[in-house]
Amino acid sequence: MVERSRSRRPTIIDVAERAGVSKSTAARALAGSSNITDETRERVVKAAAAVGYERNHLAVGMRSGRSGMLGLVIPDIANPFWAEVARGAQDRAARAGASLLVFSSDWDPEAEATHLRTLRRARVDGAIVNPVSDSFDDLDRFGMPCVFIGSSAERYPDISSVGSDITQAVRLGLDHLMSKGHVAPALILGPKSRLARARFLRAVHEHFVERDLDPGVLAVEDGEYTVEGGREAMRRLLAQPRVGHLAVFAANDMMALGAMMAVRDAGLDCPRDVSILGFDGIPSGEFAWPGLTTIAKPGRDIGERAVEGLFDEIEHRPEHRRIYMPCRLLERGSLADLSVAAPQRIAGAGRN
Amino acid sequence: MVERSRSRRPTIIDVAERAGVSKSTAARALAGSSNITDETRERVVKAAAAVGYERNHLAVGMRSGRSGMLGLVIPDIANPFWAEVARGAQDRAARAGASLLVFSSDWDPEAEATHLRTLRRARVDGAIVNPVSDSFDDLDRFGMPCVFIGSSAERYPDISSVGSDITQAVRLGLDHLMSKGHVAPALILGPKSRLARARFLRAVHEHFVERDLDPGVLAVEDGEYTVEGGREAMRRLLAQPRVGHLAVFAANDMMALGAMMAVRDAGLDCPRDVSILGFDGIPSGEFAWPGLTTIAKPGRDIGERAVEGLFDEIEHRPEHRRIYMPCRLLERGSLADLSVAAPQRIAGAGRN
DNA sequence: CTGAAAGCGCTAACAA
DNA sequence: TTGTTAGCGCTTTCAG
Repeated sequence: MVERSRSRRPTIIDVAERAGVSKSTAARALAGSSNITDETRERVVKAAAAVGYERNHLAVGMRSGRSGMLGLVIPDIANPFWAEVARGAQDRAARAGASLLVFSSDWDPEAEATHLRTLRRARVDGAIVNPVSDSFDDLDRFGMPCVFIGSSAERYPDISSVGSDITQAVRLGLDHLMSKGHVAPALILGPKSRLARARFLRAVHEHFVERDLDPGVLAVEDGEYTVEGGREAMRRLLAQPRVGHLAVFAANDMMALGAMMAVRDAGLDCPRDVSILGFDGIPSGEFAWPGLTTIAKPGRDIGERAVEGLFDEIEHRPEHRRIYMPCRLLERGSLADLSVAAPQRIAGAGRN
Repeated sequence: MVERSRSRRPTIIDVAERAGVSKSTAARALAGSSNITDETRERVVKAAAAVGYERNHLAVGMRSGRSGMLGLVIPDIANPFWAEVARGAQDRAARAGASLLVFSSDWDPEAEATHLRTLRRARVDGAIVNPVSDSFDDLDRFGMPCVFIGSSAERYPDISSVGSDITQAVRLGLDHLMSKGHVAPALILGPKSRLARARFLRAVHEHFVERDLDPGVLAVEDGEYTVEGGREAMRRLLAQPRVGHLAVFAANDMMALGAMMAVRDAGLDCPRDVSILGFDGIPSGEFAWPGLTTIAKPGRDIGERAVEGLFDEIEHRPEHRRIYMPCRLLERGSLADLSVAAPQRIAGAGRN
């Protein structure tokens, strides 16, 4: 059993005294230095265990200039995607013996600034940030090694970043839609101000152009990245005249779920009347009825890689400064298979 | 604009030199001490801004013995309930100028121990923990001010805790079920080893006894606190002979969602054939079809109160050491209303 | 192989 | 009101 004085946490001096050596010897023994008699080392280790010694990382940080802590600033830890990212980051950091200070910015630039200041004062070794604004130039505000998460990072070539491969994701989605016979899906996208929207749209266009199809025919509706945003966008889509089955590719699972609600509101059935493809891979999609078919972002991997990138940054190893993680298809039940039910449709659509 | 030497972060000495005072004067000025000429203070503040000074919290922590950091050890930050708790804790901590080190234990005692050790080494001022095990006696392993979250805390009168008020929650659920004409709901509960299960069951019994009903008639199935656990439990429930409508009260939303799947698997309809009431209030329940009616735990509030309790603990203010947060009903669509459709059922059931 | 001493940045006690 | 000094716990020279 460990003796634990109620009053004070044992320091290395307590260990040294108990082992009958100087504190520098004790430190060396505990650090696993080579210039130590095996016998001395053993005595020190035993003494440390006996007094319940635990190295004070604050003190270590002061001396070494490395606190062993990393910061994470994301929009909202209660959002399932960001929670996944946080989990990945946390696991990777813990594996390296580092700890993670987590903050939510709520997409508020002031909150972000406050949190970054707190991180700097805490002397974290670096920070992983999903920057609130797409259009800041005051990069000074970071003032520490940083890795960005998300598409806004694109504009800052000096800062390394990790994100999902939107191009690949969009292709995956579009190919899957086509394989099911949906050649001209409507798009439900985020607000025009968001860089991610432009990236998504660009990928769609490229994909169409490569196949000699005209992206101009695609219906597009915008909305906030929320359930309500998706619901309204779908409402507008359903109000438009159309023939036959409607397929929708939403830029975000929440919007896709909202779209699904709008379909139900309109007395229609998904996937019979309307097919919906999402993007994110949040767990809620699994329990929706029908299950939401979606392109899943590897949130956990993104978090892990961000931490790895941050370590590279901290150690001045400027390796791969721009990482795009591949997404994968999660097939559930929200897409009708027109290629089986009505093969003539495909041919017809192809001719357009 | 701030001058920022690329090499070294400015210390209080840089500020002092620039202001032409000693470092203690600079410190006093920055701390807002009273024994300072307004003129001096202003000079110091200006100098601090000019060099871009930011107080080193590691150093402050060393001197003061207070690191300004709190630890949070929960089963899984990627679980929506715990993410809510984390969010509440984080917000409350930030409001007090503290930061939060977040760790996930995955219900693994070893991982928990490792994380607690890390927190102790980081010299956090205290920790909020959802203890993995219900049956530990080595309370020493904490070795710092602690607040527990969850029911296992009940066994440790010396440690303050915050949790949801299961008794109130169960009453709320049972009353609601009864108001809809479901007098003898089947129960889907967690593993027998969990203290929370016993608490839940006890509350059900009390409620029944108070109303002169016999709790012995209630069917009970156990399972893991997962979707699959709930699905299997519901499968077993459906295999039992029964007359008329089946109502189920699940101890956890994931299980409730799994139960809903099992109902679908059996070719039955919720809520027409089976009514399901959940417990937790996770967002997925909103998108399920039908929407899951559930008793929502105030995750965010729990996190906030835990931090407040931890501050009390740290400052040796042993106020309210046991806090139970009230839950609320989230009515969605998973409960049939038998009281309207078939009032004779209620009378019949009441006679049993 | 081991010990003594310096210093990371800060604040508080003591002096002036 | 301000300056000087000590020391929080640790690691790392530099001597021995």
